[in-house]
Amino acid sequence: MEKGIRVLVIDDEPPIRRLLKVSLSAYGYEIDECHNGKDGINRTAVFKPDLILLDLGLPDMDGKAVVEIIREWSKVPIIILSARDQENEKIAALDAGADDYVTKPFGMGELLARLRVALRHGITNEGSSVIICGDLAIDLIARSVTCGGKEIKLTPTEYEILKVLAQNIGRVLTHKQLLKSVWGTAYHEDTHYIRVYIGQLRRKVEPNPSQPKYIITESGVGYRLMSDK
Amino acid sequence: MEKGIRVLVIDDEPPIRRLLKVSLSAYGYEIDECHNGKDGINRTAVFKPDLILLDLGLPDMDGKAVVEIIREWSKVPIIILSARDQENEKIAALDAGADDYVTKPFGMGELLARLRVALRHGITNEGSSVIICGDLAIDLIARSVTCGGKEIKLTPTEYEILKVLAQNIGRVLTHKQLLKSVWGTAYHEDTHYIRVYIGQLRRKVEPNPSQPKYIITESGVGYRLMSDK
DNA sequence: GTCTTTCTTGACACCTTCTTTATAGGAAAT
DNA sequence: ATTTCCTATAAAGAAGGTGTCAAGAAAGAC
Repeated sequence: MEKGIRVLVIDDEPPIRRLLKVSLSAYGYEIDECHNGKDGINRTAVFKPDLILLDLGLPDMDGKAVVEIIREWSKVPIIILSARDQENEKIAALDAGADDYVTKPFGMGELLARLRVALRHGITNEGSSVIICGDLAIDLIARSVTCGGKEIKLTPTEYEILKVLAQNIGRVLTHKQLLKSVWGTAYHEDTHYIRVYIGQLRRKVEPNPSQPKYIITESGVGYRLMSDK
Repeated sequence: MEKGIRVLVIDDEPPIRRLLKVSLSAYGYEIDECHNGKDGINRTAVFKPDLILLDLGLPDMDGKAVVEIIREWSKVPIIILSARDQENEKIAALDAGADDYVTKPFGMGELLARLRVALRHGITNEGSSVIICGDLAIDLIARSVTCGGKEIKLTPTEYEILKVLAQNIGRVLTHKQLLKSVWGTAYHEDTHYIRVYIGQLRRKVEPNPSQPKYIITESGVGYRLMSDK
């Protein structure tokens, strides 16, 4: 069935992890595991899963906090697994940005169905392969960028930044979102990277780099690729 | 809170319909009702709801079939309400295209939270959630503000204020509410901040800043964004 | 190993935004 | 008319964010 879909399991109880690993693997999902919230957040940035199964009862931090931190930069679907059935817990987790809340003990069939629902939502967010923006054309499959038909050579990092901007064309991306989606690791709180690379990108892509028309600065927030209507 | 969001309730039991109508209306949702599947499908096409609450135990047709038929042409979020708790029912409904499955009896708080989750998905899939106010358009996802189609550049604080006003369009926001939602903890008892920023906003947004038509002063209380209806 | 490309880091000038102070206007009450 | 309270606008210094250059480190190609 589904193949190569990456699921990150964040749970401190080994038996649950084993159960999920066995069951999900049998359906062709690729599984990664974490035992606590901090690791889970880091793995989310590095492993870039298509979906997260998150236990609320983690040893090191509140599950709701985990959701909130991940939501600062990622829209990956998050399904909460929890033994707690209190309504206010559910409301808090869902409003923090979780996509579903399943109470333990759960039927594996239902969990799989809810997983498919969550993945369905994720898929519809993906756009087409070539993104046009004025004279710029970014081909995500060919991994090529052209400006007025002429090929532009970009380094891996430059391309990665432009790709994320293009996938969110017209929308502001915060520094955090850019850092996480390009460098992955949670260590960098430093927005200096971005400034350097945005500068390089502009020199390659903009007709007049000192007055950018494509890559726009939103001071104090982030950057965005202009959509030309 | 939320405003003008249209919810279609498809359920044959009058007490449940009444409960939902009262509860959801209290939260500002606009409700439409149907007693059976066939009407429900027709109303979906005509009323164009932002979300559907669908009971599985309808007299005229199977709930799963209703979902499948609606899914042939619409992506509107569908939340199933059902007294039946069998796993295979849930799996069938979710795989047919439903977005969530809530078992009766349900907590109204949880239902509202799941409703917000479903609406969140709807919004992000459409690509924008724009609040319109006369010539003004505030796009909360793109984080952009346009006036008569022209982009307006706002600083983070200015945008934050306009966002809160827009999210409560038509309603008066007190100085305290504004201070708290923009500067966080109400350490500042000083309403002077707001005056300065409202002034700047008006200069950027109003055709005639000295006689504002969008951002209205409610002397002694606060400010509000005019809703033009 | 050497060469080349790319990544990381620091320094510094410059620009935007925030905060604060100052001043004036208007409406209601006395 | 005067006082008082609330509001509107300008402007300037402080704080913090941004653009650029450049040099050394790391990684990859040959």
